[in-house]
Amino acid sequence: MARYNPKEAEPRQLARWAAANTFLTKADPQKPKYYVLEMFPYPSGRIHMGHVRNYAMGDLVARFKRARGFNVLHPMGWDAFGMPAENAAMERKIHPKGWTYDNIKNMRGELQRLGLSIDWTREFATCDPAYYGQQQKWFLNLLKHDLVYRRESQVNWDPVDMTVLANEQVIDGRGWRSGAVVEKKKLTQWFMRITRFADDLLEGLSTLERWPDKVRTMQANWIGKSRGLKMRWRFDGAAPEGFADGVEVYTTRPDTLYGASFIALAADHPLAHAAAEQNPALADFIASLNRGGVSQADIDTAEKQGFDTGLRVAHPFIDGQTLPVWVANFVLMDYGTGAIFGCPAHDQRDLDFARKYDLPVREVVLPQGADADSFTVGKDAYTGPGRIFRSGFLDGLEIEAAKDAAIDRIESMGLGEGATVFRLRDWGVSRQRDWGCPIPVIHCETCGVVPVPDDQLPVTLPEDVTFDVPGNPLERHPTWKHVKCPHCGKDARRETDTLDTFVDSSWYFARFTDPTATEPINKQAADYWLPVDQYIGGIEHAVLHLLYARFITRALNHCGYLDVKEPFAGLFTQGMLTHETYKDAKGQWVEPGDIEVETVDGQRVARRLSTGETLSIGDVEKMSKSKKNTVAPEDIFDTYGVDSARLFVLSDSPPERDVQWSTSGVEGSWRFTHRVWDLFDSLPEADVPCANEAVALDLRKAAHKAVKAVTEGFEGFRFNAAIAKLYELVTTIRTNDISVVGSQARRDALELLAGLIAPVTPHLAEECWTRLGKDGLVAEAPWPHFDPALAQDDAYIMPVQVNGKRRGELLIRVGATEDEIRDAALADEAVKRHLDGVSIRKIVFVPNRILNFVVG
RNA sequence: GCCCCUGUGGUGGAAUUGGUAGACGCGCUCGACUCAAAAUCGAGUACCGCAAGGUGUGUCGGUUCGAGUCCGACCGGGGGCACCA
Repeated sequence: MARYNPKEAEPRQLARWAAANTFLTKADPQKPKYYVLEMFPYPSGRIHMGHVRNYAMGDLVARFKRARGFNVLHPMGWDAFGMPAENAAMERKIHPKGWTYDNIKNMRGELQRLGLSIDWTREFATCDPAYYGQQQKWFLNLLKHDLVYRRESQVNWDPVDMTVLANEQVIDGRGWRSGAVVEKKKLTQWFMRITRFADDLLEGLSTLERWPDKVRTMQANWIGKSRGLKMRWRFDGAAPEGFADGVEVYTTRPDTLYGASFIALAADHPLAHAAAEQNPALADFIASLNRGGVSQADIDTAEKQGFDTGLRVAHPFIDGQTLPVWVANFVLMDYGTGAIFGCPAHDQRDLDFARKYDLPVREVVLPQGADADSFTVGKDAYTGPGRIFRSGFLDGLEIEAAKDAAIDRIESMGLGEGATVFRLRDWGVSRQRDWGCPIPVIHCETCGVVPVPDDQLPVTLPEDVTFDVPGNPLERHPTWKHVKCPHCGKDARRETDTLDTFVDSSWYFARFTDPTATEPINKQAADYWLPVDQYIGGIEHAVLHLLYARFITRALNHCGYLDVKEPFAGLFTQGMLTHETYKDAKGQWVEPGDIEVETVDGQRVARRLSTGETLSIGDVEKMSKSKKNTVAPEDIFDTYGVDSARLFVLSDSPPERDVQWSTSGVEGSWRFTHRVWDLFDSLPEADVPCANEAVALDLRKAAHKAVKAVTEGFEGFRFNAAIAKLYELVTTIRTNDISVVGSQARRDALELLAGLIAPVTPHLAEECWTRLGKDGLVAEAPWPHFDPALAQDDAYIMPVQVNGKRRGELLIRVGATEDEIRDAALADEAVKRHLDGVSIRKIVFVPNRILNFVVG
């Protein structure tokens, strides 16, 4: 008997899998395929516990499906472009490339140590020219299909770092890195036309049955489809130059047109600019709005501000009534038409604005039960249901009917049409950065934007760039951007913007199907493998990454690269890893590695090992470096072995929920691995006749029931519940076996157990498999199957209720009739007591479940 | 403000469709082994009660023979979106 030694066993099994090429995958149309993918990691340098959980889950699914007879694709790669590499380059005066590939090498080793059933021959990094070169190819194809375009747009510009910032990188109006006040700047940027697929991306959500509802809802909200009316308001008097048709507004409430009391324009609206040309005060007002902060806090607290342009428009339905045209800070240029009509009585923002500037408030929707003569709004706009009144031809209609009627009337007057508007905007993909995929075009003064010819791809990044000054190193590079126009041969300029790294991660799953293809996608391979059957990753990607990937898949489909439109048939969003936090007397965070927690008089007390001081125990929070509540996977692997770590992150909580890391928890998993090994290690070499057939049958039944339960649990992503069944089976084999040790029944139960634990603790499972005398690998063995007859009990306990209260229980043999069960219940002492002196009005009998006497 | 999720012992959580609430793990208590400790093994562990019995899944109400599960209102926790017309 030897204690299980993961340090010895784990490398041994890794070597066996590698030698047997167990996880190499080939397309095989004869076999059903299953594509399991976990969101690929950013090569930050080290793996963390979150990775361990993510990849342990994917590996469980991959190994389980492989055993179930599927041809499984389970690849791994690196989302390797991005800012952290540039920051490291800046700090260490090195090139991002070296830093990134060093990190990949290190993290690959750590992931391989985890024993993941990955086909490493398919590995790539998005910063490999072989990958991003293919990305450039399809990018140009999208350009040809008008799915990529350039336009001027307003961006958050950091004047110190000389770069565009995403909205979430602007904090209190300042750049998150430089602290400089962010400017609004117009810049010509590259965009992807995601809005062309807005409707399709929304519709497609309903086909994604194996996605969490939460994610589908979030995407639907993000796409934000609304139906309404685009209509033009004619000017009263002379129209400003270029606005002869009037000003176009978008509304979802055409039913409230009779309540309109003003028009409001966004500060950047062309009409606002036109009006400002004649009006210096208005020009000042617009300029002041552009200086305002852009942070969420600023927007939340900003007071409504407006400026009357002096222009007036005519109401389409009310002869002789005119409305003033204002410029207002709460109107957004990039939603709808950048102009609205204000109906203060039924929109809170309009009401706030109207009260401040003393504009009329006209109620036109009457809530049920309100009095038409006296109904008025005060500080709160009325946005609920009701009937339209004071509204001419709309009077008496419900809101929805009134919307239709108003749209019909505006359309017949030739002033507008019903319209669908999306919140979704086109995707700005330009980044003024070095460490990203170069946008493969050349700007020529004569020929304009010229795609880089196919035979000159990939456009690779120069390696002699410097990061000692802010701004885009590609822009500063002495020679890189100076090229000849491929069209006319004159001096031209290479595009120095690189692509948003979200582009890189929007098609990698397709590239994995044949990572060496000479075209972006090997269609035959993609047709076989796609869509991904099970995608696993964090909820934080619910919108951006998952929406971009769905869009790019449609775009690639549109250009003929792919047959599928949806990349991920099944999505699972796993929870995060959390840990208790600890602080010393000075309020400094303390790492868990230096802490021992004990229970003293029922109170948990944390003590710092290095100094002995007592620490305060804080909340359980997401593992993060800043709170120092992380644990290093490598340390855990060294202490408990990889299998214990994998087991714990899967066993303690449902996979979609956060799991709290604890030393005592992983020790429980560690104990389990030893208990399992002891069962196998103590098995006699030769079979011994069974001493007790009844006990042996019980053992067989327990094993087959466990196979059934674990199979269902793995299938349904209830890993924690399935693992609990494994614990039960192990306990059963350990405790009920005295008379069957060495028997075939026990050997059979252990063989089933080895198969069941293989997806969770694969190294241990192989050790056990070998100990059973099996020649091959459990990783290549078919999934344990159960005999339904054995997985079923032949007797069960049925509770007996009187008036719904449990009063007794009966041991019932399978196949007993209702009459037999009822008679047995009536003979039961405890039941009899409660039926004494009352009459039975009704008997509720649910086979295998319950017997309930209803008495009166 | 709008939308979504969630609330079960000391604790993480079980309870496929309404049918024995608390599986399994952690912690704790007691015991075995040990000079002792650790490790390991065994027993116990929702609450009240000596017991019979009673009470219990955030609160209040409803549907039902029967509710953790379904419905309504409220309270707490978490997440997403947000001057989106």
